[in-house]
Amino acid sequence: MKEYRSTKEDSLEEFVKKCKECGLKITPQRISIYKEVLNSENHPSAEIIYRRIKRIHPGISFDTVNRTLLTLSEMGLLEIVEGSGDVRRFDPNNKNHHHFRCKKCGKIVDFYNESYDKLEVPDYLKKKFIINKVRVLLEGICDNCINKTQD
Amino acid sequence: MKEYRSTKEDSLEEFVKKCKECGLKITPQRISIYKEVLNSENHPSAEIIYRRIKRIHPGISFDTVNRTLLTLSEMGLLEIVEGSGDVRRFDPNNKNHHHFRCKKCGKIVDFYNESYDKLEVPDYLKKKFIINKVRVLLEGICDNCINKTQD
DNA sequence: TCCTAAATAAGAATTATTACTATTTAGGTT
DNA sequence: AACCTAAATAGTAATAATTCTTATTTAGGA
Repeated sequence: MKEYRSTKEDSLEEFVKKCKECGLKITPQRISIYKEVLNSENHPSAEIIYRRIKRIHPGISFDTVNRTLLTLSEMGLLEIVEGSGDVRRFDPNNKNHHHFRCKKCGKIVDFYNESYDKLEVPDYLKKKFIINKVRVLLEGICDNCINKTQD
Repeated sequence: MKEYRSTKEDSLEEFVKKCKECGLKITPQRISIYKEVLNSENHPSAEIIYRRIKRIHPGISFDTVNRTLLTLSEMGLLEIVEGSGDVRRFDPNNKNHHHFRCKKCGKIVDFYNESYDKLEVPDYLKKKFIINKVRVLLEGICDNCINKTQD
């Protein structure tokens, strides 16, 4: 079986398809933003993406970037990271994964764990709510911050 | 075994003790804020707490409320809810629990699940990071929003 | 090619959060 | 009980983040 969204080409195809499904127009800005965020390793904020996109579209407005990112997340093409009241950050990782979050520096680290992936949702919750996502969130102090504290 | 922080009286005692441990002064404002947030059912923002506290301390500033809430969370007496780039919200629930979050309205619902409580953290993460908290985060649409959509 | 609703740019407005500073106060000391 | 001092607070001001407004442009269907 072909892996879901395995290459950038597949990715773009899928994007175009998804836009049409949703009745959204395919604009150069959207394509650039989509590609940029999908290639981001660490969970970028709208501001970060904005600065990168400006190199391609110098006249683009922050609002367009931000709005597009929100649109993409509504389309299910990326997710909003569960933060803690800091700036909103986006998660382009479409593989099933989980998060570690550093309390000190706010860094979010993706990790993979099969047993976490298999977690069952309690029946009474399934009945009451529509559940789209199950994610384990670890919180603590990252390696960098541990070392810093020792100084 | 006596349950940890089971009553309001215990709670206040513990608060005073904890403040002293941390070298923090016990002020009427702090006590009020602490009590207020601990009695909050649904995860309040600083703004919400501020409005409630004003009924007791009409002259209190927002900054004091916000700063105090952040202090309390640093002391480990409450937690910051993992949101999605919206306003910072606080979680006074000190029992081991997990969260469901509604994508539409942003509501956070606490729930309890023993098997989730027992989740093991992978060794390689334990070695690299200090892990303080393991929480399962479910995401989807809540009952209210499901009904609204049907209109 | 034309048309129209959707999308964008630009900047204003709003909202959330943090910083600054003069004043007050908790709590230790005498 | 009065005094002292560092910490905490009130009252803004400043900053940062996010959303809104409006005139203009454009994607994509007719």
